[in-house]
Amino acid sequence: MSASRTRTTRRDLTKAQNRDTILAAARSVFAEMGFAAASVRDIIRATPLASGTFYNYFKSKEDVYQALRDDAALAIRPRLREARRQAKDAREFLDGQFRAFFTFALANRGLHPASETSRFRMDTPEVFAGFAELREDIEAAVALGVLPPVDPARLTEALTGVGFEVSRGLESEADIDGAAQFATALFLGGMGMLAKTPASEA
Amino acid sequence: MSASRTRTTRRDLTKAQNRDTILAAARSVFAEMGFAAASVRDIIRATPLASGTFYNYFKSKEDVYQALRDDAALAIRPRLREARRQAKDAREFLDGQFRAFFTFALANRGLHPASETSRFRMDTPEVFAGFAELREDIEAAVALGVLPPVDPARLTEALTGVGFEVSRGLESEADIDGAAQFATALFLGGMGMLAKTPASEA
Amino acid sequence: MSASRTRTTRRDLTKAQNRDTILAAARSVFAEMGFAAASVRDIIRATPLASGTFYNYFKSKEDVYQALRDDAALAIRPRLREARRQAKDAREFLDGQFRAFFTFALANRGLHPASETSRFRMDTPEVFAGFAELREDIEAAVALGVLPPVDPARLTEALTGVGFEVSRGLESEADIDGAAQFATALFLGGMGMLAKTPASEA
Amino acid sequence: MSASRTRTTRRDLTKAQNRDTILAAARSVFAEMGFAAASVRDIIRATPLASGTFYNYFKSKEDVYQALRDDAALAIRPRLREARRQAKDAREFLDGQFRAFFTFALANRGLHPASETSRFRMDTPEVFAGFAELREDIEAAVALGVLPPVDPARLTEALTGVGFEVSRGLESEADIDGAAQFATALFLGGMGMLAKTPASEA
DNA sequence: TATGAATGAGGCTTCATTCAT
DNA sequence: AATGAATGAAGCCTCATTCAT
Repeated sequence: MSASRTRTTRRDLTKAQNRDTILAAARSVFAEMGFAAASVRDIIRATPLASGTFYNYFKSKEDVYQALRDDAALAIRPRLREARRQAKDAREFLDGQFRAFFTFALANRGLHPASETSRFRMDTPEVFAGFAELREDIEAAVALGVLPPVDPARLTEALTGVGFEVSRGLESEADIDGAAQFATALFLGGMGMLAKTPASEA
Repeated sequence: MSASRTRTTRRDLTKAQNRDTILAAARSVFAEMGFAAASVRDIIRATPLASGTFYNYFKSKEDVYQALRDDAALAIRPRLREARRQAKDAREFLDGQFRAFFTFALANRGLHPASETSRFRMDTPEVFAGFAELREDIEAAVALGVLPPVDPARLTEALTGVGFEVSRGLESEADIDGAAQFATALFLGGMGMLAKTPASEA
Repeated sequence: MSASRTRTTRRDLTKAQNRDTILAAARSVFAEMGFAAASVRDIIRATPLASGTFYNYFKSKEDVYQALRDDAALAIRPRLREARRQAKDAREFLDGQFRAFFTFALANRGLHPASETSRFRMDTPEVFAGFAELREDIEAAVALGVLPPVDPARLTEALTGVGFEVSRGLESEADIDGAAQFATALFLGGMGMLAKTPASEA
Repeated sequence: MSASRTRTTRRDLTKAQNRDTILAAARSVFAEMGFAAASVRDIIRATPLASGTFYNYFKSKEDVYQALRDDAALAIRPRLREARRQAKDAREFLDGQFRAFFTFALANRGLHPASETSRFRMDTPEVFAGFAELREDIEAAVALGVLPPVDPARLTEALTGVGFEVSRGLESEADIDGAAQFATALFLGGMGMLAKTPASEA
């Protein structure tokens, strides 16, 4: 039967390849129609695989999405960490973070459709750990005097918010420089001001 | 029909009342199970109305959600506008904006379940217009010298990002003061720094 | 569209009619392929109704089956009860029960396929209540002296077992008489013997 | 391959062992979730074997079930036969049959979950042959005068029905005695009565 | 023979939506 | 305008089974 030949072709894909195939399909489906509108079916259809195969690798749409986010979080974290490690002063700290984040965000456009970019986020342990890590490093930097004394929780929120929102406006790699400088200057000046007007005085 | 008498009770609800009934139900359903998981059925079930009635007022789940967002955008915009109008300097401008936004955000908690708060946003013309309005006012404020010369698009993004992200961390009204002061100081100092290192130099 | 005309036809069926349509289809599907092999799909397919309509009336295959059994139990119980009420002695009691049961069983052939007849039973509260009722009446009959003193629980089991198993061999109404006489004589003589050799002597 | 060594462990199981492994797993799965709800997957999962291996031994769930029933039928038949052979009169005949059957039934509890015990039966050639054998022996016993002249087909049905139904009520070995005496007395007396009122008179 | 990933049919169920009343 | 039963597409997922290794 002709079917047997086709089947063979698919079998040739290794397990890891199939998982990647699904992840890639999911990424593009989410990008095209958004997470909420996408269905497992849509993802499978964007794949040469059979419907049942999806369930050999993921439990649900949420599960693939999580894997995608975790992959992203796993990929960006070392870069952010590295940037923080090399920073010798506040400017380098901030500039390194934003530059790394913007570069990554631009490269990973497509996890969300334009209308939804960064408007939907699913926090997974990995993503959450990424934020926690940033916050801890901020605390350490404040303790070391690399950063002026500011509330680490709020600063993390502010950095995150600016990072995500400004990254949405990026159009090409050429924009990264300006965006990083903008955000860096904003926080550099901002932290200076915050250091002078501690919450306790308010 | 003997049933007509019972039905009268429901008929008593005016058109506007039915619309509000559905909106309220949708708000609470979205809050309880999240936008993605919620269905039109769920919304109807949270209502004394019949399924068909839903379609007299809204076209789909997205449609109600949009109406909800627009109502919110419509409600917050005058407050933000008013705060901007009364501002005599940059500090008042910023503090007014953040205070108004945080107050509103806290009061409108519940459009999303805790796990999803502000993680999903659907931009509607109304919401979009709100951002545009803010940006225009920033441009005007820069022109008038109320704000230092900064890129209005980026500043809008940064304000939005900080506004949304910090608002997520608010737990009670008591937090609003500190959060507003933090954000205000951040941007006050930040803009000062930005004014000294204009994008053109980069 | 031609579709609208067809739809109208289906709408004409009243709620009760649809329920009955489904029950009838389920009965014949279970009869043809057995409960285990039958699927909700099979039942729907044996119907002019849409798949979703099934779920307006029943929750699952088990649910329809239960309804079928309950209908049967509900239908047979009054007849058995009536037969017990009219019995003036043990022979009438037994003969009445078996005759009513065999008549009913023959008429309700088809709830199971031949290969499975009476080999699969799903006890529902109704069915269970039917057995309990029989047992209580046996206790009462023993107390009144209509039946000799025998263990009511075991007698109920034995009657049930003989009733079901013998009913499986019935081929036509003409067999009912002989089967009822056989079973009646068996228990009449059996109870006489049991009365003489109570369990306590064993 | 490095995997081959691990595999060896499984390979050590002989063909017969694998078959038994599957049968045992099937027995416990059927007991836990019932025949209808159980799937081949469930059976495999209760095994250290791979899914494909199942098909080296059985064709389907029905097939294993049949094997289980046949094993049971094969196991019980010699005991029933032996009991019949040793019987010198009707009482011994009946008592031997019931005692053997109840003992076996109690020991083999677990082919079905409590809620389904003996409520589902699948007749296989082996099981069927068992009934036929009983009937033939009854005919022979009637011919020899060991049993009074009764319709062998009906008597077989009645014995079977009482056997199965009463066995369902057994809770421990201690119950076997009483149950066997009850059933024996029932049929002893019953056959006496039947002998006096032959079907021909009816 | 044993393995277990891949397959895709098909089961179950919910859903948005229609439309006769 | 309101109702709610009917619809059937379509979602989710499991299953039996195959077959390359």
